[in-house]
Amino acid sequence: MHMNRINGNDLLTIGFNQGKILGLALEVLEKNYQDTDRETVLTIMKNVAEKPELYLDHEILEDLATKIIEDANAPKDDTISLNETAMPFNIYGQEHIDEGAVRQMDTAMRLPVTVAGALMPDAHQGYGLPIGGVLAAKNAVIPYGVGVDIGCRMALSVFDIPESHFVNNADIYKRELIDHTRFGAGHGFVRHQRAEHAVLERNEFNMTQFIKTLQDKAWSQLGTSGGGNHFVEWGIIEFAERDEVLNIPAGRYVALLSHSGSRGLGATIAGHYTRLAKDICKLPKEASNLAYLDMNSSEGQEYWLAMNLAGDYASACHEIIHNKLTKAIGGQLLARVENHHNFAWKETWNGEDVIVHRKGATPAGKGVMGIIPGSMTAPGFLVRGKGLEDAINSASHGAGRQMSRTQAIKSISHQEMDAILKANGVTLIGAGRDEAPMAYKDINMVMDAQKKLVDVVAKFSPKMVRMADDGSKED
DNA sequence: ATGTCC
Repeated sequence: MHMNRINGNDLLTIGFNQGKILGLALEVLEKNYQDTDRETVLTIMKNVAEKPELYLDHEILEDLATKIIEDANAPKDDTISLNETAMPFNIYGQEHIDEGAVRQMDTAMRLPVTVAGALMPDAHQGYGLPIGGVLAAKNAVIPYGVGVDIGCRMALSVFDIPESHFVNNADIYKRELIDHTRFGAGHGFVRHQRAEHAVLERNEFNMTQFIKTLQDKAWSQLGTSGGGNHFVEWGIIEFAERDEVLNIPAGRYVALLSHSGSRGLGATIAGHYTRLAKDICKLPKEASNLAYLDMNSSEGQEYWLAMNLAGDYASACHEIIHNKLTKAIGGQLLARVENHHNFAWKETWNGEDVIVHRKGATPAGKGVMGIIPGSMTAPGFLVRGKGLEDAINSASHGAGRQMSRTQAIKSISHQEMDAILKANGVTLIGAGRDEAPMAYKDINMVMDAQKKLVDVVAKFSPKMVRMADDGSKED
């Protein structure tokens, strides 16, 4: 479509600055220069950026040149200052957390809108707010405080099926798992295989032209899982004692556990509103990824609706996966539990109405159930929150990585990977060594570090795991 | 985590 193939990065290289001007320049390119060759266009755009006064009568570039001059003469003191000292925050399991994550949290605690913060024991560095970071803000929402995969969540189905049924019919469980799940970045269902769900009819899709354009892809990706650390797995869940709330007697049951988010829909929404927030809310460089939107502004309200749409879409994806597989194995459902761990909520903290951002953190209000996975061989836990205000009613969202993906691929051999799967009786479909159990922290240590935050209700042991195929080119 | 446009 774009003959000249010039993108925002090219414009940044030849002297354009991030912001509205860049957007306008890209629009001009799209409308007027699609068929002009790349070098010519780059030369023209470079000249406009350097000497806009020469283009004030140019039939195509007049408007862009005017805006560049206006922008250059606009007062430049619109940067919002951070507070000099960071507000204190609690860290759970500090011995497991890298310095970078603490430093990022410290920066977040200096935002003028910050009310409270906490760091969970699986925390590590991310964009803006660290993964495992919880931040309560006053009347503001931070797109990168939610993260790229809006509404990424866990869902668990417990079946009235004994362990022996799984052991004796493993081939059927495997076939159905492969048949009903889809993995990989960009992947979706072909038209006749597409799922239906009421979330596709939601009015929010008509809210703006931008969101409308995402609707068809959202349909094709409905019920898919994506890539990275996302999975769908069969396992055995063990209730050491009867759970009165779920009404499940002590015992071992077949269960289905899934981890995924809002796919391309959420990622595109996250990118769009982060850019918008950065345009509106100019923060010092070390905090620029924490740009926030006022909840009373139209942009803030728009993000809030779009974020909730992506969250409900992520939930619908899990619902479709679980419904298909429940039907496929003819299971009777005893309980289904699910929770977002990349999201923002309107909550009360210390008597104050706040926006709580959990970026890789499990909601753990008093009595609230959640799921904290371990790794493809280590157990995950069904938990019940204790509602600790110091932790902003939160807990970790997993074990957390102890190796980067590249480090894991370099240091873990195929033999080691096979051995640990075999030792744990786990069948793996897909995945690379970057998702190997050794790349993750010891989940038991992480659970120990958050004993004040959650009670364990049941222990889930993975038995058959499906993840995206290995994307690495390494041997 | 996403997927060929900041």
